[in-house]
This record gives sequence, C-alpha cells and structure tokens, in this order.
Amino acid sequence: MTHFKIDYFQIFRENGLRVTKQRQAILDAICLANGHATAAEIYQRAKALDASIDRSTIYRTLDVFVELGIVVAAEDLNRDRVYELVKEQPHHHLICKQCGRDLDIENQLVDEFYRTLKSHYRFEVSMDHLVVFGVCPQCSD
Amino acid sequence: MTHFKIDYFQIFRENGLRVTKQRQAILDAICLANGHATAAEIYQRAKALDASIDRSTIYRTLDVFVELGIVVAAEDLNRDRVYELVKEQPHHHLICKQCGRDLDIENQLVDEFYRTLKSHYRFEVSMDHLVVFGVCPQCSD
DNA sequence: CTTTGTGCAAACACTTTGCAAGTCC
DNA sequence: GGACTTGCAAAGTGTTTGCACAAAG
Repeated sequence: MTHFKIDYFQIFRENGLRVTKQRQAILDAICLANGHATAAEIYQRAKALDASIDRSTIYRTLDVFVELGIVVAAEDLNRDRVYELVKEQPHHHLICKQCGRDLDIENQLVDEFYRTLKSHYRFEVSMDHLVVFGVCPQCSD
Repeated sequence: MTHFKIDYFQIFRENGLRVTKQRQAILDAICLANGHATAAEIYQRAKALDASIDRSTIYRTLDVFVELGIVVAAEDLNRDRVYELVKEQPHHHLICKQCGRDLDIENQLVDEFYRTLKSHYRFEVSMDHLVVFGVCPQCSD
C-alpha cells in the first residue's frame, strides 16, 4: 500500500493540504476494503487504525478526496453511497443483482456507446464511472 | 389526467388494494410534476390537493407504487431520490449537468449497448431506466 | 363488520456544522 | 507562529415505525 500512499501524499501537498494520520488511515481503510466502501465501513476500518477518529472526519475527508479526484462516490445495490479509489482513469462496472459480483467493462465499449449518443443527440456524456446492473453469467445459469 | 387514474385504480383493485383520496392525490401530484419528482415535491403538491396528508403516507404510498411497478425510483443530479411514473416500458434519459435538461434516449440505442455487453461478458443487463449525465448541445456551445 | 390505510408523534440513520483545541509545516 | 485539521457535541435531513382511529369494500 505504501507506494499508493506516496502518490496520494504528493497530491495532498501539491494542493496545499496537509498529510495527517487521519487522512492516512482513511486512505488505508479504503484500500483494505478493496478500493470501495461505504462511509460506515470506512469509519470502522479507519477506527481500527486510529481509535480516536471521528465520523465527521470521515465525511469531511471523503469530500476532500472526491474534490481532489482520488475518490469517486457511487451507489450500491442498496442505494447506499459507496466511495471508490480512482485507479486508472475512467472505469465502468457491471454489477450482478444476484450475487453482487463486480465486473469491469472495457472502456472501449462504453466509449462507443457514448459516441453513439453524441452522434444522435449531440450530447456530450461525461460519466467516467458508469454502473450497470444485471445478471452475471454464473447467476443466469 | 382522468384516463390515467382509471388505469391505476384498476391496478389497485386487481391487487386487492384500496382506492383512497391520498393515493389519488399522490398520483395526481406526480402527474402535475411532469411524471417525476422527489418525495418532498410530491408531498408539497399532494398537500395542496389534500391538506391533511402526512409525509409518512407519501413514503408508504410511494413504496406501494414502486411495488406495483407503476412508479420507479431513480436519482437526480443532487443524488436525491426521484420517483417517476412508468409510462411506456423501458425508457432512458440523458440529463444535462448544466441546465438540467432531460432528453429521452431511444430504446434501440440502449438495447444495442446492452447486447454488446451481453456478447462480450454474457452479462444480462436488467436496467429499464438508465440515466446518463453529460452536457447537452445547447450548453456545449 | 372486517381489513386495509392513515395521521400523529416519536424514533432512526446518515450527514453536516460551529467551535475550541490540536497538528502540521 | 499561523494556517490547516480534528474531535466533540449538537443540529439537520430524509425516512421509517408503532399505534389507535378512520375509511373502504
């Protein structure tokens, strides 16, 4: 995880933000949750790393991360807000309604769809994090 | 709006549910909001039609409507939950992040995208109400 | 008359805010 | 030291629930 942190801390400093143990803990907490978790899950995990951390810090920090573009907010099946670490730029998901499996969609396919919308409606789509729900191969058998 | 109501009331009865003035008011409230509104907006409008209506009735009734499939819940730009009357089956939206304009996407285009996902991942998409955000032609000039 | 639906009030879960104290640089 | 951050406590928001009464069939 260390090599991640270094990058992120760089970003903090570049933006005149400070590197605190809370921000570290929250970053690690998201990593430990495989890069995506609800505020509540992040709070639990971050608390394990820094027992005195407060919920309000979680929310404030997540806002900062979203602002910096290192985290995006999405929504899971239960409509809970989920925060995800941004890895390589735009990425899109196929999520199985039955088992919860989360597959990545190739950018190319989504871009193609966006181009179609562009050519039909002159509408410039700007969603770098599309989430599509359905049923995965394993569950449809 | 009357011809709408008749259909819906039919649905109520077919499901052993009663036709009440509150359900009427809520249905009308959504219609008056062009078929889509937040719970708060629906409450305001329904209150104008039936002053004594309570918020809890709004929520309970909307749940019933969703259960019946005559309303679907989606999300707007501010991440507020929006309830929409289901008209013709699957329909999809392009929503402009700048002006809020709401364009319909032809089903055919979306179906094509879904088929692509199906053939690439054997993933059966089941979203009859896709919402895509971006910038509309008017705002991109 | 029976069952379903409603208003009311209270409880909830989640998120945001003001402020004084703490910390990073 | 000075600006940025945090914990704490309290207030918001939006939604849900238990219950006795009201209304529909």
